[in-house]
Amino acid sequence: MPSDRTRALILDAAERLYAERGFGDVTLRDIVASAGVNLAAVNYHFGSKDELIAELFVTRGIATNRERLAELKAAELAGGGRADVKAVLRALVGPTLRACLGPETERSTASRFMIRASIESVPPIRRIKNREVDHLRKFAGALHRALPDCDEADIYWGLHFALAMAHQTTRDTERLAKLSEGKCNVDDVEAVIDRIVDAAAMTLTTRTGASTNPARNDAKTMAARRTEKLKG
Amino acid sequence: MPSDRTRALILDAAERLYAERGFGDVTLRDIVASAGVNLAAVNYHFGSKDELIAELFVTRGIATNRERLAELKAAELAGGGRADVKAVLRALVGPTLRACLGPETERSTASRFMIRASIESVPPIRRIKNREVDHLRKFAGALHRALPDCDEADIYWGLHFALAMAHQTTRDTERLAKLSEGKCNVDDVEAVIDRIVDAAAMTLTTRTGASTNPARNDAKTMAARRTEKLKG
DNA sequence: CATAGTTTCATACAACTGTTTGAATTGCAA
DNA sequence: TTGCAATTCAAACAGTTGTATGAAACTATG
Repeated sequence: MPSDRTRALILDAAERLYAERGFGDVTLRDIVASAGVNLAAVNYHFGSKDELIAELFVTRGIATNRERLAELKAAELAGGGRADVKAVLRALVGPTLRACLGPETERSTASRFMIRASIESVPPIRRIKNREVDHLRKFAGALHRALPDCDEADIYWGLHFALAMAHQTTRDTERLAKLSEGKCNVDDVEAVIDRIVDAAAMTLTTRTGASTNPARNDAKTMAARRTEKLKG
Repeated sequence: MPSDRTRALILDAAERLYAERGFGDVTLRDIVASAGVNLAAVNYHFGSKDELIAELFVTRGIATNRERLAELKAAELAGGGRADVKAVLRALVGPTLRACLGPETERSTASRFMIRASIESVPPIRRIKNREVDHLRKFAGALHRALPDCDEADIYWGLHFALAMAHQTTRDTERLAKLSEGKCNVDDVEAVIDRIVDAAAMTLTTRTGASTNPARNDAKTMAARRTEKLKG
């Protein structure tokens, strides 16, 4: 009967430190010091540093995915089996944004850890990450049901853009705040979610012909083209 | 008269290795081996590893910014002193996307290095990065001139989203390709640029009331809210 | 050629990394 | 209690890191 106390202490400390400082700057000695356990405990309980990181990533990843899927299911239920575009996108980006933005005190360490994990591509995580696409495919399916006439590639692009905006917003709040001198309020999380959902939904619902290159031969673009040639 | 040859060899090798593998995985010994110079040369020519990275980042950053500004200037010239929204956005995201995507052989090491630098936040770079906002402010200004009636915060959000989509697209081509099973073609760079520019322009030009939270109390959202409460 | 300054080089250094070891301690069943 | 396994611990290990040293090689000037 293994006593999981030390194990849990290590997991908690590791998650917190990684979330705060990133993988590159945190050593096993930092973790065990913060957890108040012996250095050898990590290798005893997890085998190696990489296995510790992997366990952390798997556990927290499953939790995040469950949240997103629950929100998707709820939206589909409320819509009689079919959720509309914005509801799907909201289920996709909402949980992470809510956990990473908002009042400092309420931010979940788990989500900030996941953001770190998706930024810094450390080997043990890279190996696991491939499963993510299976999870995203469910949202692609839901979007396809909401937009039966939409081109499949456009749906993936919309998904990609939604994640891109959400991701960048969680990890680069600072630049946006500095650039806008505080005019962009990131504390109203639901408003931020609305912005991102609306923007992504627009790329999906508005026919602009972007996928077939419409307005790329106007004067301005050609001028830009010429400029671009110069640098080569 | 200092011979800059060794210096240049080091810079080139470092840029290439950092672009390929990231900062965490590249040691000074990797760099000097790849450059074919002695280990001590780095400290002799640059003082320290951090100063080498900083020099690389400053040099390449200036180059990228110059490209973007040239494209912006050209667009403004062609528009009689005022570039339209899409032209501004294209000047912002075009250079980086063209350099990072497209045929493997043409991708510039410099741009991939800059992407790395913006992903992995290593101390010497973090210190310099603040200057970036001054550069972005010029594009915010151009957008403001193109959209005099647009809310200032909306402009910053649009800029933020454009950079987010461009950034994520350059660094996570793999997931998009895997998710879409090749249906999203990233090789047609200009088409990708169009997509991103169109999407970002839409958030700027389409009045949706997103900034004031319109449709957040419909049935679906409330259901999602309930779900979200459960996790707490 | 000689000499002074610059640049290269092999080598050593100290600090830090993840991991291992073997003894000490603990918890619990017989 | 005794005995045994699970767990903790201090210490050491082997490897890697960035940096420093002092001698050697080079370059150009007088």
